[in-house]
Amino acid sequence: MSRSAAPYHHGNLAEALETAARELLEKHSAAELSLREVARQAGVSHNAPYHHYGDRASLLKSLAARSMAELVEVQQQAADSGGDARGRLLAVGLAYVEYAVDHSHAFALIYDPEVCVPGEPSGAMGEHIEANHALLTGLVAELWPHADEAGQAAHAAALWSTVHGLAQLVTAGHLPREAVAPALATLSAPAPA
Amino acid sequence: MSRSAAPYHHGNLAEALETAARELLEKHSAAELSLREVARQAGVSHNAPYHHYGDRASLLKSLAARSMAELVEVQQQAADSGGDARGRLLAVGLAYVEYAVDHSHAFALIYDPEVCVPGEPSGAMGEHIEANHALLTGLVAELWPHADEAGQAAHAAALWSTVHGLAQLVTAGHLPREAVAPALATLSAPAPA
DNA sequence: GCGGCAATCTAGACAGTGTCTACATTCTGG
DNA sequence: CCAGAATGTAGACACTGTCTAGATTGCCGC
Repeated sequence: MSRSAAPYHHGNLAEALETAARELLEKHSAAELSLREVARQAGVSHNAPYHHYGDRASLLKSLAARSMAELVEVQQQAADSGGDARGRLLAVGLAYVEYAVDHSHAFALIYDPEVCVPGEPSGAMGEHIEANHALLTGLVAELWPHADEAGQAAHAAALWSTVHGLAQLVTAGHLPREAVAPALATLSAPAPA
Repeated sequence: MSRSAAPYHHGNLAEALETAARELLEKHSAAELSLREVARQAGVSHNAPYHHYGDRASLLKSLAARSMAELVEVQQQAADSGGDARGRLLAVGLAYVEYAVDHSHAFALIYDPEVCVPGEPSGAMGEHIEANHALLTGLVAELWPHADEAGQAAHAAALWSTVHGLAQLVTAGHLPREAVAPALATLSAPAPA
C-alpha cells in the first residue's frame, strides 16, 4: 500500500494513457506520437501500455474512435440547434470543419486508412461512423425528399465529400479558414447554364 | 574505373533514390517508408542519400512535388479531351479521384501538412499547385461566367473540396469507387426546394 | 485470514530507424 | 597533374516498437 509517491499499480492506466496521448495529439501528429512518450507522460514504464493495448496501432485505433465520437457529437449539436434543413446542413458542415481545424491531428487520425479500415470490424469506430452516416442521410432526406434512394445516396456522398474535403484542405493550409462558409453556401445553389 | 559490379560513384543516385522511393510508395505508406530501405533498394549505403537530400523530409517533399506534377498532368489530359465545360469538369474530377485511388500513398503524401505547407516556399510544389488552381479556376469561369470574383472563388473551393473529399473518402475505404461518378453528377444539379 | 493465481507493472534486450562525424574514393577545373 | 569538391562508406548515438523475464499487487476460494 503506502499511497505515497508512486504506487506500483496505477489504478486506471488505460484511461490515463489515452488522455496523455490525446494531449500529445494536440501538438504533434499521430506519426510523431511515440508510445514511450505517452508512457512517460503517464509516469509509467515504457512497457506498461502493452498490458492495455496490444500494440501502438491499437492505441491509435482507440484514439481515433474517441475522436470520431467527438466529431459526431459536435455535428449532432449543430444539427439540433434548430432552423430549416438547409441551415442545419450548413451548421453541421461548419461544425465538421471546425472540429477538423481545432483538432487537426485527431481528425487526420480518424481518416487514416492504416488506422481505420471501414471494412473490418473495428469496434467502437464503426458505430460512430454509422451514427454520422445516419445524421447525414437524415438531412439529405429532408432536402431532397423527392429523390430516389440512389439519388439521395449520391447527394449524401457529395455533401460528405465536400465538407470533408474542405476540412482537409483547410487543415493542410491549402484553403483559408474564411473560404469555408462561402464554399458551403454554394452547395445548394442553382446549377449554371 | 573497372565498370565491374559496383562502381564507387553511382552516377545518378538522386534519381535512382526517387525512383526506388516511388516504387516503395506503391505498396507502403509514406510513414512506413524508410530512408535506409530506399538506400538498400538503390544498392547504396544507408548514408548515401544524405548527399542528395538533407533529410528524410526532404526526400518526401521531392516525392510529393513529383506526384503533384503527375496529378496535375492527368487532370490536364482530362481537361483537354474536349466536350462542354460541365463534361470536362466531371472528367477532371474523375481523373483526380482515379489518380488518388491508383496511387493512394503518393496522393496522401501530396496533402500531408507535415510535408507540404502551402505558405512556405516549397520549390517545385508551389508551382504545380498553382497550375492546378489555374486549371480549376478556368473551368469555373466557364461554368459561372456571371459570378463575381468572390463567387467564382467560392465555387472553385467547393469543387476542389468535393473532388478532394471524394478522393480521400474512397482511398480510405469509406465510399466505394462506384459512388464517385453519381456524386460528381449531383454537383451542378438544381438546388432543392 | 490466507494462499495462490491472474492482472498489472518494471527491467533488460533486440532489431530497426534517422542523423551525426569521420574517412575513402572519384571526378573535375585550373 | 594535382588539389579540392562531390560523392560514397563505415561506425556511432539516441530513439523507437516489441519481445521475454521477473517483480509487485489485487482478488477469489477455501
